[in-house]
Amino acid sequence: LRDGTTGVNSKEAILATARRIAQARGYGGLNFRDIADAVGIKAASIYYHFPSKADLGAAVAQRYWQDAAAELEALSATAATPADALHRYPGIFRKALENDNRMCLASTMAAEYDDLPDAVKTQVRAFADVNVAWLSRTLSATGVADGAHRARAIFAAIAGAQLLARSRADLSLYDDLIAAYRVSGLLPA
Amino acid sequence: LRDGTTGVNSKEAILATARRIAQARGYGGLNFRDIADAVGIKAASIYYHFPSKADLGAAVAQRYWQDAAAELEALSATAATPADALHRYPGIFRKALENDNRMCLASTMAAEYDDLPDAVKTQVRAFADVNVAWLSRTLSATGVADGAHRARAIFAAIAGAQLLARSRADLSLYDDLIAAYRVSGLLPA
DNA sequence: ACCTGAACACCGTTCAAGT
DNA sequence: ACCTGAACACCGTTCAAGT
Repeated sequence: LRDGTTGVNSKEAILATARRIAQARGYGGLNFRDIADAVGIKAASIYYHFPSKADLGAAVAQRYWQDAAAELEALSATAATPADALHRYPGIFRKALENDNRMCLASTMAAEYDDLPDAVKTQVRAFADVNVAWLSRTLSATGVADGAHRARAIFAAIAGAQLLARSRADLSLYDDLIAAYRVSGLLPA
Repeated sequence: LRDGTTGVNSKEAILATARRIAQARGYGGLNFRDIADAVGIKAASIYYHFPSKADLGAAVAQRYWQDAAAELEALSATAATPADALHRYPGIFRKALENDNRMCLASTMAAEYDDLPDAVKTQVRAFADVNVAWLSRTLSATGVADGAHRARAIFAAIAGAQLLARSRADLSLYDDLIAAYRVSGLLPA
C-alpha cells in the first residue's frame, strides 16, 4: 500500500478482466460481480473507479483501440515492406481466436449495437477507424489503387471471417477464409 | 377461441417477437417480460410454450434458418440465371439493415458464442450451412472454380460487411463494401 | 389447454458507513 | 483514497393455482 499504486492496480485489473470478458461475451455479458470476484474486491467497489457500466465499457473499448493502434505501429515498424505488413495483418485477428476463441471487441459490441451506451459506440467506431486508416495507408504504400475503399472491404471481410470461425470454434476455418480472400484477389497475394 | 388457434397464435407471436429482438440485441438481449408484454401475456406464460430460454432461442434460430432456406430457393426460382441469383444475394442481408438496422441472427448470436446453449449453437450453424451450400451450388452453376471455398469466403465477407455497416448505422456503407467486393474479385462482377 | 401471481436467486446501482 | 454491506428494481425460472 505504501507504494501508492493500489488504486491504479485495481483499476487496471478491472479493465483487463472486463476486456477479457467482453471479448468473449460482449457488453451485455459483462457483470460487476464476476469482475469483482476476479479482481478480489466487491461489486460496489468498482463504482469507485468507474461511475457506471457505460463508463467502464467505454474505458475498455478505448483502451482496446489504443492498444490496437500501438500494435499496428509495431507491425509497420517490424515489417520488411508494406506488403509484408499487410500479409501479417490477418494474424492480429487470428490471435483473438487462438486465445480461447475470443473475438475482436468491436465485433462482439457491434452485434449489440442497439444496447450500447453512446460513449461505448464512440470507442467501438474508433477501433474500426484506426484499422481502416492503417490498412488504407499501407495499401497505398504498396501501390494498390483505391486504397480507402479496399481498406474498408478488407477490414469487414476479416471481421466476418473471425465471426464465422468463432461460431465453429475452428481456427483452421479462419485460415481457409483468409486464403480464399487472397485467391479471390480481395487480399494482396 | 373457438377456432382452436389461440395457442398457436401465442406461440407464433412469441417466436416472431423474439426473433425481432434477437436480431437487434442478440440472445442475451432476449427477455421474457418484454416478449410477454409485446404478445399480451405474462412472462410465466411463455413457459407453457417453451420450457426454457434455451429452447425458445433454439426455436427462434431454427425457424430463422428454415425461412432463409425458403428465401434462397425463391431467389433461385425467380432469378433469370445463377449469375443473376448471385448478384441479388447481398440484397438479402441488406434487408435486415433496412429493417431498423437489424442484423443476421447468426451474427448477433455468433458474437455471444460462449454464452449460447448447445441447442442454439446447432441452429446457428445450420443457418451458415444453408447459405454456404446455396452459394456453393450457385457458384458452381456459373462455372466458378473452387466454389466451396469461395462460398464460405463470400458468406463470411458479407456477414462482416453487415456487421460493420450496422456499427455505423450506415446502409450506404454496406453498399460500398459489396461494391468493393465486386471490384476486388471476391464477388462475381 | 392456456394462463397467472407470487416467490427464488440473480443483475446494475445507490448510499451510508467503514478504514 | 479505497472499499464494503445492505438495499432497490430488475432478470430467468418455478410452482401452485386459476379458467
